[in-house]
Amino acid sequence: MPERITVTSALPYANGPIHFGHVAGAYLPADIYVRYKRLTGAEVLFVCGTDEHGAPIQINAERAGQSPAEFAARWHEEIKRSFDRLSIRFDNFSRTSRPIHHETTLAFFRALYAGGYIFAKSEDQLHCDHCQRGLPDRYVTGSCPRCGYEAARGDECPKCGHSFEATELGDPRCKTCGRPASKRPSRHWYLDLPKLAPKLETYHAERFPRWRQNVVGEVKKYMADLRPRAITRDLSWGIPVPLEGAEGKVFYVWFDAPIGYISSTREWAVAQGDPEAWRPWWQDPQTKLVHFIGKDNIVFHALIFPAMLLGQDEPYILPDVPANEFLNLEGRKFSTSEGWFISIDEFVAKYPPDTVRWTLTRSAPETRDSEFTYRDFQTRVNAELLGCFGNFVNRMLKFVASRYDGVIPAAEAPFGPEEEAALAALARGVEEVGQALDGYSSRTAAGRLLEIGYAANKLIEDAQPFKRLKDDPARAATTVNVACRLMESLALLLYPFIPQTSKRIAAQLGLAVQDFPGSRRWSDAARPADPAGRRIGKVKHLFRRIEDETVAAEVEALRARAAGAAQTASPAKEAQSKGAKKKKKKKKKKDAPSGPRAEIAFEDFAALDLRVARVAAAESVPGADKLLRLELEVGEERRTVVSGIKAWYTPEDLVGRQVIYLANLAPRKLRGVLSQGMVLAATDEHDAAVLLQPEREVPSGARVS
RNA sequence: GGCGGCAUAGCUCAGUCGGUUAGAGCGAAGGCUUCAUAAGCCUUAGGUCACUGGUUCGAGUCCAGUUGCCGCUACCA
Repeated sequence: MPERITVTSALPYANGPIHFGHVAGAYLPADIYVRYKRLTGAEVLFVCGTDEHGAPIQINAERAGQSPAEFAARWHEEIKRSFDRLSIRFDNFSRTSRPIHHETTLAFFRALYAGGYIFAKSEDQLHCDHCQRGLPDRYVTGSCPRCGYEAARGDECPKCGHSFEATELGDPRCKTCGRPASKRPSRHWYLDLPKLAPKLETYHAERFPRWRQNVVGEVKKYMADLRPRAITRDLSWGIPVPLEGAEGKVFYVWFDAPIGYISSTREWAVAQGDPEAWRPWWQDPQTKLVHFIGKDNIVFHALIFPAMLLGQDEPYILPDVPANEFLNLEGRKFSTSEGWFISIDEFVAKYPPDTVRWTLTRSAPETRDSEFTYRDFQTRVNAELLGCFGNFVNRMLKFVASRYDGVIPAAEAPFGPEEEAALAALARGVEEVGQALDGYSSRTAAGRLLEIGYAANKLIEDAQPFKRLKDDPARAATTVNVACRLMESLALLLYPFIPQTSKRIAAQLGLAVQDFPGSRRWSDAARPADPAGRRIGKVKHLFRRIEDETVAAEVEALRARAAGAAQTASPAKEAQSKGAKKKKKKKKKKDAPSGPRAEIAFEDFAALDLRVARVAAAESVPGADKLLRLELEVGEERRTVVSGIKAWYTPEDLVGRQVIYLANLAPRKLRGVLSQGMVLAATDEHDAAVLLQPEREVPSGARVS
């Protein structure tokens, strides 16, 4: 019986486009694995879909004036198209907003509930009567229970660093409207992970030896302090919790998202005309289940979801979790908001998808974070795809076309040492590439593949058919014949990685493309058939060179786009990303005031138009955690400035006070609000922003120099 | 703050159970070749294995600490 494997890739969140990092970490490795396994004769089902629930989608949809469903639908289509363009082919690509997913999730929940793995607990939660909603930690401010600092956040105090529950805050206020928040009991449901711990331990003990370091480490850490985890939240967009007293509550997205793999499989089964056909893919103990994900998702896939599966009353199989690290872009993290990203659509319009697939595979972040650079892309295309594979195919086929009238010659002489060496390298390569892929390392596999290419080029180099053509035509024909065998094997082996190119090689070799790879098996590649007498197809270059100027232009374009986004007000900017915040946090510990900067000329300083301004109005920017929108009165003028100081200042604190304002900074949109300059602030020993103000009142608009 | 992962040549990365002289590709330097898209093949140079200490006959590898990068720790997904 053929091996049966269920493969999933992390469900992309339908809140924006996917980028190269996602592709390299979760989708491409899975697609390669699936194609490879099919070639080995395994039955494989590859499912995915968009994750469409949760607050971010609800909020962004509101901002876009759409319903969450409409909003998510747009991104679902967009994401689907991106996959399509990269030749990433799922057997089914579903949506968590579909009824079949809701049904599946409810059934899953009921089984857990009936099994006693779910319990309810009431806890006080802060509520804003004015905004009429419950307040998550970061929407609350109040005084620190330890040091009394007045502008403490909902989870910790920026002044003394103490962390606590939001309900411990003194005088809690809603950050959005500034009004006092009240305590209300709120009931939530929890997944009883400790109860499932023994089963989890058995599962982990069996898998750990084969799993990657990063996965084992994460899981061990989490298991050491296993606690029940809330699976519900107060929100309207999501799957309603089907219990008495759970009105207005939905499942927290992490609960329903992984179930999406199962509902996507069920959807596939329905489309096959057999609604029960999903079961073998999830419940047959002989089936292998593999989740391809990024490192941010390890605990959910290697621990929480398995716990949910173990808590079912049906015999679910448990997954392998090859988690990848993250891919960076030209030395920085991908960031859509900072303009630091590559649009997949644009990229694929310029460069063939196979070049992307190859580059991302060769630089895949399997054991540590890795990087995509245009320079690296150029090398992979010019030196590897073109120089190694493309050159071999082209030089040999052109040779066949010009010297053998387009018909592959028979091996008229016995194989010499060169031919034997090449075939041995091929056999070894087939073995090694397969092993690497079985171990979920497409990156290593691609490296081995390249070695087969080197061996192929070396065959021609060593056996020199173009010279022997005159003095030893029989041997020349043998070399060409063997080279063509290698080429067909190479086409087959390349199929999982660069399927379009694989088919083009097959076509040029004179094989029927519709039937490639057809019924060929991976193992066939080790002993290729004799192609003697076959007429080859039209010979064309497989790849186009990428010139230095192109690389320079691409990098330039990327920097230019990011440059507009980069120059923000310093407090606002540093508060923008979690990463930046952490970085700053650590820096601060070492050398509190950052080191001196390079000397500048007086003119450089004079270029700054610094003014005293009065805050006329202040309000928080909707949907932003850290931003306040300030109306500044600068002499006669009014200016709008967005500043990332919400964690430390409430709107009431600010109105009426004077600040120092940098007036001629290029305007920049933050969270949809145009910020015309920045207000200056110092950073205190607790990393909190402290606004600067004149030592005594001066007329607003006064110059600062 | 707590925790996990990572740090090896100019660049991108291999390095098994601790074992001789730490490997590959790109880039650089030199050579060969002209069938092939300035593609191919050969050769050479290039390393204080982040740092400090420890265990050991022996450490890139094991242990502790330090530094840096990334991630997790939320009603963030």
